[in-house]
Amino acid sequence: MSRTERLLDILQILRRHRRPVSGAVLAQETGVSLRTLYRDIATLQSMGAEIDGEPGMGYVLKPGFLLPPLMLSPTEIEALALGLKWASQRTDAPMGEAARNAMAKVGAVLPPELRHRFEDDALAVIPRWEAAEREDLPVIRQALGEERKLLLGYADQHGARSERVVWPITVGYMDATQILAAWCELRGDYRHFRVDRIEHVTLLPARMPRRRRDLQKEWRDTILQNRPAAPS
Amino acid sequence: MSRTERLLDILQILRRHRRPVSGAVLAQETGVSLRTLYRDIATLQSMGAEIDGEPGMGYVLKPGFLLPPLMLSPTEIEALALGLKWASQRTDAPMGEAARNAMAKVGAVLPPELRHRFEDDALAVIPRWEAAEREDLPVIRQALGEERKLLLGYADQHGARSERVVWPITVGYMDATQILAAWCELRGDYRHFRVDRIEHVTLLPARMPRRRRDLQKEWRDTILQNRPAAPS
DNA sequence: ACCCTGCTGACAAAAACTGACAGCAGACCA
DNA sequence: TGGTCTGCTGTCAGTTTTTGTCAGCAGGGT
Repeated sequence: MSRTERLLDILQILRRHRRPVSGAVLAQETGVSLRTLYRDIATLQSMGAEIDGEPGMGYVLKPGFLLPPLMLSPTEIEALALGLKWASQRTDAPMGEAARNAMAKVGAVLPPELRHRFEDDALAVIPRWEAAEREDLPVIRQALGEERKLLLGYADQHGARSERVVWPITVGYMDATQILAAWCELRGDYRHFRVDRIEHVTLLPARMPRRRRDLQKEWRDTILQNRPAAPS
Repeated sequence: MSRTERLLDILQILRRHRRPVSGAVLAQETGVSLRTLYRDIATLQSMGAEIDGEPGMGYVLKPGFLLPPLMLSPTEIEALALGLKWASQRTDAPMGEAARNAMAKVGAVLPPELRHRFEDDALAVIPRWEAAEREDLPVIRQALGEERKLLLGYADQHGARSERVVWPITVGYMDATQILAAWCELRGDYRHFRVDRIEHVTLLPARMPRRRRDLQKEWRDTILQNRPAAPS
């Protein structure tokens, strides 16, 4: 048995007992002397294990697990970061707190170039309405960025085709469906367009008469008010 | 410098170079002999580091990071699990794949009692429209489960109060706002209600005249069609 | 063939770990 | 107060592991 295995054994023994365990019992179960056991405890504590021990009482391990060394690819680290960011933004306070703690622990051991990647805002959990991915999306994104109108060729559920001049607000997801939320000049109201039903898209030279940020705010408000509103 | 630190150093040196690095350079930079360097490489490889080395060429590290031992609480592990599950269900295939790989790696090193917790289905990522958390949500959930109508006391954005009899469809999130999507008898249409503006909620004995699943499908369709529709 | 490099085994020297022993200290109880 | 149970630390000889030196094999490129 290597020392590393023995350290993990000690943690497992502590985890198994609900009451304090004396050093003597731990030493006997791991087959080492008491002096070595004390050294092992000190090593585990220096590795971050929260083990409490007081004279006449024995050792108690705060619940936890020592995750051994793992080799992770950059993308796996990004997935970890993204997932933890998502979890930390839940309104479920204990879980969110735990996610933030886990993020801090992982972040503390990363080298600078990976830590930068870990904390990169571009990795922030995108709001519910997330970036879609489609071939003409560069054009849509350009319009979003430059706050210019778009001419859409659109086919609705029944195959009815129409042309719309719209002011794009955001592109995102609902479930697995990608949609464009926009102000539609034809309808004089906010509308959602499934990206996969957009047949073609043309960037128009005309700029949107209102800031996209303001439109987005109003759009969100109207969604939450259950009723579309005309732009003021 | 402990051996563990030296192993991590080697990885960082390899990560810093874009071309192969010879064993001699690594040995010199870490201050050990070439023979020891070879042993260290063998150790890192046995720990999962993907280091390629060929005669006359030098060593190349495939991108990755050796996450050193971390002490995580059970809740932190759950947060990790939840976040990775969320990431693995994204439609972004490379990220999802990475999340699944990371999950497999973490799961492989967990002891049985924690692995069970890690893989617990109750930790499954709830779909986009997730369970909200509010005191009267048990009543709302009961109505959802039993497909019964709800009487809502609601205050809108301007503080205007109203009473609505609704057929609840789902409860979930948009951004950080929790909303109830429902068919509203008062308006004869689908409506969204911010949960935090619901002043009170009463479970009615009457059952919804249509299945919630059908309503949900139609509600989604109307959202994506950009136009509310009356129930048929 | 020569050069550069990775790789492995053997073995003595160096370093780290272990157990036995001694002594200090805290908590609890009679 | 004394006794018991327990955690803690230092010292040192014995044990184990790691390291460096040396030798030799092998692959790739010129």
